[in-house]
Amino acid sequence: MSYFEAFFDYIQKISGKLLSEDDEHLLTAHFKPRKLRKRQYFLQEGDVCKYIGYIVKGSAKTFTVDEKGHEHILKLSVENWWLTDFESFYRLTPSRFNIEALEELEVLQTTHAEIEEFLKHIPAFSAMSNVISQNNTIAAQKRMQAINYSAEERYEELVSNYPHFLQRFSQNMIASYLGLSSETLSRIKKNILK
Amino acid sequence: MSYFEAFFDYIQKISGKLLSEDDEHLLTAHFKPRKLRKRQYFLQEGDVCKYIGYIVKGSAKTFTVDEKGHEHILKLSVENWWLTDFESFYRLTPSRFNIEALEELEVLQTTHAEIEEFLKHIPAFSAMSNVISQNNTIAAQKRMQAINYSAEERYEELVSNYPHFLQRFSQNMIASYLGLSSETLSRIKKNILK
DNA sequence: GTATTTTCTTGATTTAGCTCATCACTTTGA
DNA sequence: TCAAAGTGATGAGCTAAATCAAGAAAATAC
Repeated sequence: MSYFEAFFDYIQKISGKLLSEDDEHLLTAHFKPRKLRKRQYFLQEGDVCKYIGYIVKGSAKTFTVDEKGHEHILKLSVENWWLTDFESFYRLTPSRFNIEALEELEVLQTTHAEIEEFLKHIPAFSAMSNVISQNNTIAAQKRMQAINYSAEERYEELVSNYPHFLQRFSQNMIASYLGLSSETLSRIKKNILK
Repeated sequence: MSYFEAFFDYIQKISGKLLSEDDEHLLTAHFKPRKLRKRQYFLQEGDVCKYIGYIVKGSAKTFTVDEKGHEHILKLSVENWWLTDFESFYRLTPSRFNIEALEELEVLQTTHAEIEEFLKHIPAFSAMSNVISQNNTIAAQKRMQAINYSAEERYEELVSNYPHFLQRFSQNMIASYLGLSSETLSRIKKNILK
């Protein structure tokens, strides 16, 4: 299946609506395939995030670097997710985040202006956007609860929500994503096995 | 100004679009004013959150209670904010949250089915919904970073983002919202004054 | 207007999770 | 191919924040 076929399927599945031939042509004309090698940046801190990418293949991390030079991962993204810093993308402000490919990464990307067009002219696209917004809002509400969770609870939450992350990402990445030191995560796993 | 005038202003301001007379009639017909006294519940854990409310006056807390009986505040809501558990509201699942009035609370409330109608028929409403989704996504992205913040950093973040919260809510509420014990918050404030 | 509940402060103690350090094991790359 | 980098485990010690306890101050209720 080509890049676009999978993308079209995704839109139709999420939105519950069909894409017309015209819709598909419009999307094909304005979403550009882009490949990044492992460790290449999709976005660098300080830049405005001009693009939003639909991940066809591969994975990426969104992270900040603190004064001590430590990395903090905010988001781990895989196939069929959207890749961007929403704040920078919507508001055209310089981003505080970095987005880096963790594996060979293939995305279909476009700009904010074009997204606005799709929303106006493609009903399935706009329905998809609403569904994703809902999902985002719900996910945010959930992750917010993590503030009060212990290290172990955060890990178990991850195991039940995103079990495939464990196969896909190194323990260091997972620890950073959970806001834990990698030593602590190592001990937690040992503890759970007992 | 009546309940509804302020509400209409809000919609027009956020969406950047005008409401027609018909729009206003539709909204007036389907948003019901509701008053809650201090400590009354807008939503109780285990119930499906049937309503979404626009806060005209007053404030509320959204919280969970853990096994030890401790309260954890997830959200503090004031005038011109929307009050609901989005997960329960959108998905019609029993809520894990409680929402309780902290002051005499006046809302304009409606149901999911009616919101769908407004989204379909009132362009300003649907534009507003998109803007709010964007804001939500951005706010969630920001609050997510708090995982790696120290107690003091979380507090300072709050001071700069929501300074009015400090006047409005007790220190206990603020502490719970930040995921800190109230003793810790007390010490932090003392520390900062020096 | 006084009793009662709630809020805030401060001290002493405990603890979860971080930091630092070391070692073994695996993967990557020139 | 073998050096370098990355990954994961484990121990020792440290520290930020929680818990427990008690009293002062403020707000609320009768």
